[in-house]
Amino acid sequence: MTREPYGQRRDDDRSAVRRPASIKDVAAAAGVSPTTVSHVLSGNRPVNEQTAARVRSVVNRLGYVPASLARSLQAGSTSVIGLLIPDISNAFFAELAKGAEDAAHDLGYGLILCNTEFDAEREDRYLGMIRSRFVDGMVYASGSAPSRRRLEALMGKFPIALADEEVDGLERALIATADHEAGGRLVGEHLRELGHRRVLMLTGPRGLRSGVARATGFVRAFGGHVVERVGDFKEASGHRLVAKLLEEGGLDCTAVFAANDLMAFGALAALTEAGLSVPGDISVVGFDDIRAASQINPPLTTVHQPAYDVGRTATAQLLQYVSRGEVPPASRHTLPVTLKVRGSTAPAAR
Amino acid sequence: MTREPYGQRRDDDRSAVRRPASIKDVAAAAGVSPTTVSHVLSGNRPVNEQTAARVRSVVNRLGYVPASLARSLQAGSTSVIGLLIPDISNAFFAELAKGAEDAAHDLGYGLILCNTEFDAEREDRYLGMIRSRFVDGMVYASGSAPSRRRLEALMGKFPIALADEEVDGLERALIATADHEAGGRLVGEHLRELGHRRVLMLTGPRGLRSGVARATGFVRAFGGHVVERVGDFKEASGHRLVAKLLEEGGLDCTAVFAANDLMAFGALAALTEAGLSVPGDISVVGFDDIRAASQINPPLTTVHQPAYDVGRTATAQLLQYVSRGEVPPASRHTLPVTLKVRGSTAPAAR
DNA sequence: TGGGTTGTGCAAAACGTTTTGCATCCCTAG
DNA sequence: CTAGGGATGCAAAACGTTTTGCACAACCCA
Repeated sequence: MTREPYGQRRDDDRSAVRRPASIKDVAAAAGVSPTTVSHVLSGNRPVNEQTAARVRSVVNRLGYVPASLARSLQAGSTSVIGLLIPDISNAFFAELAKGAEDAAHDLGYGLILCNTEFDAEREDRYLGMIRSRFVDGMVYASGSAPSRRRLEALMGKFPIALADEEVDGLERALIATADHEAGGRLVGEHLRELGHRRVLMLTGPRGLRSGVARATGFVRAFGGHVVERVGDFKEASGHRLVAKLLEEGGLDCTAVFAANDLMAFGALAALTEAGLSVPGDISVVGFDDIRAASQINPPLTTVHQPAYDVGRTATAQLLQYVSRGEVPPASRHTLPVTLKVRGSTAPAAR
Repeated sequence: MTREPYGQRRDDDRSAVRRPASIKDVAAAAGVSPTTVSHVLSGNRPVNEQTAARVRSVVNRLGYVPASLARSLQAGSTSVIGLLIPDISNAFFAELAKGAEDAAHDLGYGLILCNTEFDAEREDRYLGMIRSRFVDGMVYASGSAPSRRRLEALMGKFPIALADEEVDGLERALIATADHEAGGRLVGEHLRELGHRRVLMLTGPRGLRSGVARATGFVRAFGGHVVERVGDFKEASGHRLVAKLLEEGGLDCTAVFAANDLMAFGALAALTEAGLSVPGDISVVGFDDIRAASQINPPLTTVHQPAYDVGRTATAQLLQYVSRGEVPPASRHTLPVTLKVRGSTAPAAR
């Protein structure tokens, strides 16, 4: 009494939940070995056309789809990468994510969205995905200081690309970033030329090299007095910081430079709520140039960052590395920024 | 001559690329079996504390992290789901995505971003991820008509939840959606009360049940004459459709109802460029209430949708299903919408 | 003394692929 | 008649886990 070599079931077939067809099931039904099925489907080796046709018909009949998990395990890679960003509802990161997703899709990769809210625990968990090799690589676009340290420890061992961020003292880094320093400089020059001498600078969380670059460029080009307050890139924090200064009567500045457009919006709102006119009494400048910046009233003067390109470039670089196994030389793409002068800036009041 | 039972390398160790440590390497170094290592790490069975300590120390020394792929293969699930949306740079979907990501994170799931641009090929590829079981489930938030048909074929076999979408004739569906029909009705009533009798309705791509619901609700409540044009939910299409009608001199309407805010923005721009005043000459209404809607000039009258909650609810429902293996009864959450009356609507001109 | 229980750890199967080496058959050229 | 070789397809190993059944020792209670 012979037993079928493949596809035998251990329990009988009346089980309620049907296990999806495996390559063994196909092989058994077509009367061939799993090897042959694999070859038919992958084209890796020639198979007799008649046999192949039979296999294909069984594949269709059974609705067989190869389990990508098993395939990935065998191949040693998953064709998925992660994108770590703080806030997908920030239009800047949404645009960046779109660029990343496009680049990933072009090379047949999936993209896992790692939205962290600057939460260290959350960042850690997502960074763990690369250590457990569930993702082939990671595009890192800004996180909190602690995760930054973990990141730097990882960068030597795993494929990681930085989008719109920098890192100190690492030679072999893949970086695509807008020219933040130039952006800061442009704003500094603009405000100086308008006669401003004291500005309030709203920064993002500490520990972000991109933020440092913006501030450096700005301070250097501006030359006047700079009051600094630390926010978190959200609209609410811009509002809160400005409102607080206003209450305390300590806003003796003629301009506000926010680290991103969202905080600029918040600042703008706080100022108008306090009865101040923008740009009549005080000027406001943002950073990013998200869509709403040109639609708000008054239209916001801001630095345009090519968010889509930053995301796309960083991802493309990463994938060139992981997909072809190439180790690129330390590579940095610095994308140009431009100053969009709109209605929220004017010559200094006095 | 004895051979070590575990961890022997086939080629010598001077190979340039170091393979990450596996559970066998740990076992060999600690002088135990892989089984024991697994038990130490998972806590699935008690292990002698002394042995356990030794294993843990080796784990640290080798920097061992379990390969999630192998784990998933064995477990039969990946703890990852997909989110299929047309455009992440649309603030509505970004907000929805954020809700989905939050819900996924809460239950320890990862989220793959499937941004389709309504591109059928792209949708198909992403839908394939569920058939190959790379994702445990899918949250589907609107796609093109062809992918919709594929989706419906899939819904019986795989865990899929609909976010802000509907489906006909399917009992066992997981749905979380805003009340589109009520939204359309609110707009219809609002415009009727303002005395409008002819409105231009800019719809999204055909085949979206949510769009049909909006239109139905609107037409029924409005009662006047409705001119319909089909757009694609992008700002440019709103602009193009209105501009074209304007050129042809065929815009004999006193109001425009756009299927989403982005198209309303486009319409607004086209109207002002043509020298028309909003809402003086013509009123404009949107749908979604994305952040920019209240910031634009004039502030847009629109229907507020709880995008975050829609994403979060749909995802939570799906995960309750896939994570606990529970099969919920057909379940539909309809989330309330509200009309935000702002500055872009006024009584009909004549 | 003998049967049962508890503690401890290992072997082997299973998850579902791809890949490599080999066996068989048949044909052709020398 | 035989050596060589293409065509075809299979067996088995490998990827890295978790889980189940079992073995062995030590202990306890009757």
